Amino acid sequence: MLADMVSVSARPRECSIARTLEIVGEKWALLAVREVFLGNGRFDEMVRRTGAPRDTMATRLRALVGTGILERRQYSEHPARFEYHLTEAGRDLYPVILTLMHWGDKHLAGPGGVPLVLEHRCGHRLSAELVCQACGEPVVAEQTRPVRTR
Amino acid sequence: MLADMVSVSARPRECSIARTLEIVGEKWALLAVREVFLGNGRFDEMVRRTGAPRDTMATRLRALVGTGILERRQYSEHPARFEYHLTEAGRDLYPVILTLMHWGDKHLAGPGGVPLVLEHRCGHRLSAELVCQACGEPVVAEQTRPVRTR
DNA sequence: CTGTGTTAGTCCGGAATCTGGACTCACTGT
DNA sequence: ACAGTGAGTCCAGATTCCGGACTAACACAG
Repeated sequence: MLADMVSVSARPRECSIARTLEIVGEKWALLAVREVFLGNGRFDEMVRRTGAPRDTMATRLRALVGTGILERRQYSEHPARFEYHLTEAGRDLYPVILTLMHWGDKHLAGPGGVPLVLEHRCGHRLSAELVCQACGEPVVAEQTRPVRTR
Repeated sequence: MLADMVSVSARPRECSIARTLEIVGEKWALLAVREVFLGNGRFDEMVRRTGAPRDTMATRLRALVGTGILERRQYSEHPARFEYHLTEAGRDLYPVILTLMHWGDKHLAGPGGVPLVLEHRCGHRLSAELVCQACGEPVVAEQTRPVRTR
């Protein structure tokens, strides 16, 4: 009868981070998405450029289509051929991909510099930064705090 | 003898995203980091609030310490007790965590609204956005392109 | 000093997943 | 007729994951 009291605050948080990771929190899933961002929507090419086992890639792609991040479109009728495209939700993952890349560039760059440079349409080399929409200041952990709701 | 020609462009990309995911590209690892950001550095608490198997959490924490994302500090001598803290590199993961959370808030919010609201020190509810450091414009995938280096 | 808690793990065995490689099927282009 | 491509599937062995039980070392209550 005490079980409930004991388990108060004992269960995992409800959390958007956890929920998101449930869907894309796996190397091959995110690398598949990276490939599509880079313009590679074909199965074989994705396997080649990511290094994922074909089997695993097939499974991940099915899941990503299932959760509405990718869309599988036929681009050739007779030899039936397909290509994966980003949905709206998929495109929204760009910031995730970029922040991961940024972290890797900073903390894991090899001797040859960063592996991939992106250019923004403004003409500069892209270096993206997370800012508060309200005040425009860069966001750092120490300057935010959780708000109690319930 | 043709093997080399055939394999040209056939190997996985070198990529900061892939490298980063090699380290934090796993649910429990990132959720452990989330907990530390939220001020929870104790093992038991982390297990409780993430829902990870204790075993797995122990393994992840070892790895995160090994790669320099967390630091294990003793906070009590006699009953030897430890707490995990973020290193500089760990703190740099904040944007990754935030963009994941933002995506989840937008695409997976339940009926009760988003599970966790953060407040920026500017007083507003935090809604973070990725902008180009050069021009200040929000970054969208279509407005960036890879630059050929090698 | 006995019993109950707390913290930080470890140990275990079965279940689920991952992996690389071979294989398929339906074409196409030479 | 033969090699090639694209999109997978199948397989068996290796690896990881998972939940639950267990340990050790103390603190505090009664």
